[in-house]
Amino acid sequence: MAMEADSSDLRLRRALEASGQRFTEQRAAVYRCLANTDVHPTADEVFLNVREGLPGISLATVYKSLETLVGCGLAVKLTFADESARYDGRTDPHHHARCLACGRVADIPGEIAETEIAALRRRSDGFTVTGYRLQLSGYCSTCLPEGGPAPVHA
Amino acid sequence: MAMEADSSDLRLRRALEASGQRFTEQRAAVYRCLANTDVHPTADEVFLNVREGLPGISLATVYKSLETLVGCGLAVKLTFADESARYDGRTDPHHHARCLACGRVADIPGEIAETEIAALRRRSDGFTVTGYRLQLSGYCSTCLPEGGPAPVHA
DNA sequence: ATCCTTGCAAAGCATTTGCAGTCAC
DNA sequence: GTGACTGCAAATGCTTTGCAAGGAT
Repeated sequence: MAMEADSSDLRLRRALEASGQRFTEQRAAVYRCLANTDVHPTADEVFLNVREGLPGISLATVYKSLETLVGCGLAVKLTFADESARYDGRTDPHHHARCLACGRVADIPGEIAETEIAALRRRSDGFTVTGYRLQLSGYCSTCLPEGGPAPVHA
Repeated sequence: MAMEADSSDLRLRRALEASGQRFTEQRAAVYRCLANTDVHPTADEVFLNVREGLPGISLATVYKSLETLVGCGLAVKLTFADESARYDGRTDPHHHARCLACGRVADIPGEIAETEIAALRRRSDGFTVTGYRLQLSGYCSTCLPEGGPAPVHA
């Protein structure tokens, strides 16, 4: 939604140049794929999607490109128990909510209140906190009927 | 620390019986290993540790036992990007802080304030939140000197 | 006696790697 | 022209599985 190829290509080009790496159509296609979706695809899903416009691309290249994007800060790698890694091209602060029934990952906007973070820092005796990640679990509206109650610390 | 074998064995026995499973020395050894440490070991680390007292145990059995414990609610499986799964035998509410330098995972006591969770629920349009998991990242006291600044959303 | 568990070895899967050819700069 | 990148295929490493023997209830 609402991100033309030109815009994401330019952002990618800048990020790559900043770290001495080259702009390639494979990397551009992978980044465009991430930037245009909110489904948090797996590497394989990115591969299948990108291959439609770039039939020759290999899965290994998709993996390498995703890792490059993560290195540039243009994507985040998400891991949930048992599943294969998923990638997120959004860079604004938000959390992730994973449906225990269908596995889909939804974005939840916002950050944890600064006071809360401060309290955590205070409790984290000796550990210097530089970042955090909050993963919610539960049931999406589609799956709610089937899902029963679940433990609080999923 | 401070948990005799008898105590953890009993707890395990009860949890297993409650779900119609059998108490075995392999499962007991695995659970004792988790209950007596705060290092959040990988399956392989549990295997190496348990093997000292139970030389015949196999890695596959350790994996199966860990999964059984998770199923009983006596352990939690933790996954961090790129690393193999780690297991946590603590059942009281707490968060995890992973050192970006050495990979160690420390426990941070406490929960997120209920008001904060409520705010998240409000924002999670259509999604029914049943649980959450907070992972902090940063540098432990041992590694701090080597670690530089890091992005806020690690 | 029943049928759940174990241990072994093999299989499975996601991800990574080595390398020759190709391409961006 | 040069060094980085790609595509292929093989390799890696964690985890799971099938099955016969062993063990808990």
